[in-house]
Amino acid sequence: MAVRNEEVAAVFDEIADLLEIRGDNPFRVRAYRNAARTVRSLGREVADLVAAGEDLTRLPGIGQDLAGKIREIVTTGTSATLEALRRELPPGLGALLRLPGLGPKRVAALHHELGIDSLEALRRAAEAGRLRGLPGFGPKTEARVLEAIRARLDTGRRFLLAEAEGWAEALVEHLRAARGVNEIVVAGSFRRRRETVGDLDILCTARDGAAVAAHFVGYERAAEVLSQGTTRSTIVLQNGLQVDLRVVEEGSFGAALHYFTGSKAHNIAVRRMGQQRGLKINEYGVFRGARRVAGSTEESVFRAVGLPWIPPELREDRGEIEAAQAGSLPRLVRREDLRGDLHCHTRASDGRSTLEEMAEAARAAGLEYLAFTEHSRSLRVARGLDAARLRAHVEAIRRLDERLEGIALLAGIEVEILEDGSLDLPDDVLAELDVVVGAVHSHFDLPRARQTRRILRAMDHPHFHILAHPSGRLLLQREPYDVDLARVIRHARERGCFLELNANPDRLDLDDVHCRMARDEGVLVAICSDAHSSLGFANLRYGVGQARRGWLGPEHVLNTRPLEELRRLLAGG
DNA sequence: GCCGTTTTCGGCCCGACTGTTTTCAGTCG
Repeated sequence: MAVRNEEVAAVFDEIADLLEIRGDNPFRVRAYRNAARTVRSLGREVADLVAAGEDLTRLPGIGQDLAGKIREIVTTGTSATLEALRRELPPGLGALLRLPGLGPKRVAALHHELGIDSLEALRRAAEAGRLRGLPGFGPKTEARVLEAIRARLDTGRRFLLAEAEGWAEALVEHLRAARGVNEIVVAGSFRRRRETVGDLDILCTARDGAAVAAHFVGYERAAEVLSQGTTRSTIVLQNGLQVDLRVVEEGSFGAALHYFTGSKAHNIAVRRMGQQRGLKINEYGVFRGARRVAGSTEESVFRAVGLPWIPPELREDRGEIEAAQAGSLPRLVRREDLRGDLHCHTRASDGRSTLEEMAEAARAAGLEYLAFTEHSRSLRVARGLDAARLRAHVEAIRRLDERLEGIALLAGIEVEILEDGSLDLPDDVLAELDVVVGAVHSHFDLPRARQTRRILRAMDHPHFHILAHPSGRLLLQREPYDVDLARVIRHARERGCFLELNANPDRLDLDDVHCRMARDEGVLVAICSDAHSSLGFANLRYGVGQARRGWLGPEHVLNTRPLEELRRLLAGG
């Protein structure tokens, strides 16, 4: 059975954890973490590269040694290096690293001095007051560790972008009331529009950092203050979301914004470029010796290392720096490039608004066309439509379309892809529709080969247009079903059909890596709201963020096309 | 362990805050 990228990356991460606890060369540790990141964002199965005999050392951060280990992991499922480390150190130690306040040195001390090898053993030792005697530990560290274990508050917990956005907006509002504050920007993974965020990084410019910090930690919905300083403070909100505030003076704004936007890997790459030019880059600016030569704007920081400004969504060290150097950064799709939406629901199935309310909301959102795509008969919980109800609904859509100005209404369906890959409605009724969106809502646990075959067969149907939420995942709730998306994407190209990027913030499916794969394969992506009420079109912006992370320009997106061109594309022209 | 417009060896991003210290290590981002 083929070994997945995630499994290869997990082996490298575990090696890195254990090496770190053992006190190994930190740069060696970083090499393993970089390799894990490279494999995760590869966009192709590394097992396929190995099978094709490709040269893995061409991948960034992969040299002879790690290439050999990748081949080993793909073949055997593990690595002799990892197995040796596991014999030396208990594998449960890795989990301890992810507790706040515990790093490799302290975890090593816990293991060597107290024989601790798991969260449970750590909890018992902390409750018995045995931590505070260790070098580097005191009563505060002990208490913090205990609380984190009890609250299961490991630092790995993440939040949906949309949830974080609500809290961020409220906090920005709170900070505006602080005296002497000028700029306020939410940076970090939030600004890079990652689908989930681990914390919020808020950047302010102000003269008096201490005063802003004092105002910040006094936020009424703060549950805890972790630190408070003149330039940096940290609180934990009532929902468990951690927020870091940084305060700098205006001349440092661009450098600080660049630095706090990240990603870490992108920043390291940019700082190295600075180093090569004899520059030091930190959050206060770009320095030649003691003299600041840039830093008031992000553009000035990039310019100092010979690069054009790079959009935040691309800053993952996945080739954006090379593209910027070559002058080939993509022009990324924007919300206003979307001319239509091809997936939404009304009260006819499981939506909460009427046809008319949805059409008017879409028009108000600046859309030129909207396809109604109710669920089909097999999806009972959503009151899916059979052929007769669908025909009546199509009639209603056509009538409203004649009556309503300023937006074109299309008749469609979100048809169930059944277990065998057939579609849930007869061909003749599908033939009457403008758009057929196919979706998997059942039998999530089929083995990979069958799940893939099922979806490929559905795409072979002559009336099939768009594959909805292609992986079926629900962020932080449900894993994707096991499907070979690379094959699905190649098949979409051969069949002339399209993949959806579902903009619901619980889905954001396709993910960024597969958006980029679709782009590289020449398959257009449809950014759709899947709105279930007239408020749902606001979600399109999350889809656009994900598309930008996947390097999509307007030319890579189906629903940036004018209606006539869309109709031609749907007709296979 | 990776990598190369100073290099195949000797580098590898940089600073803030806390707790436990008595001048700084560890952690974090």
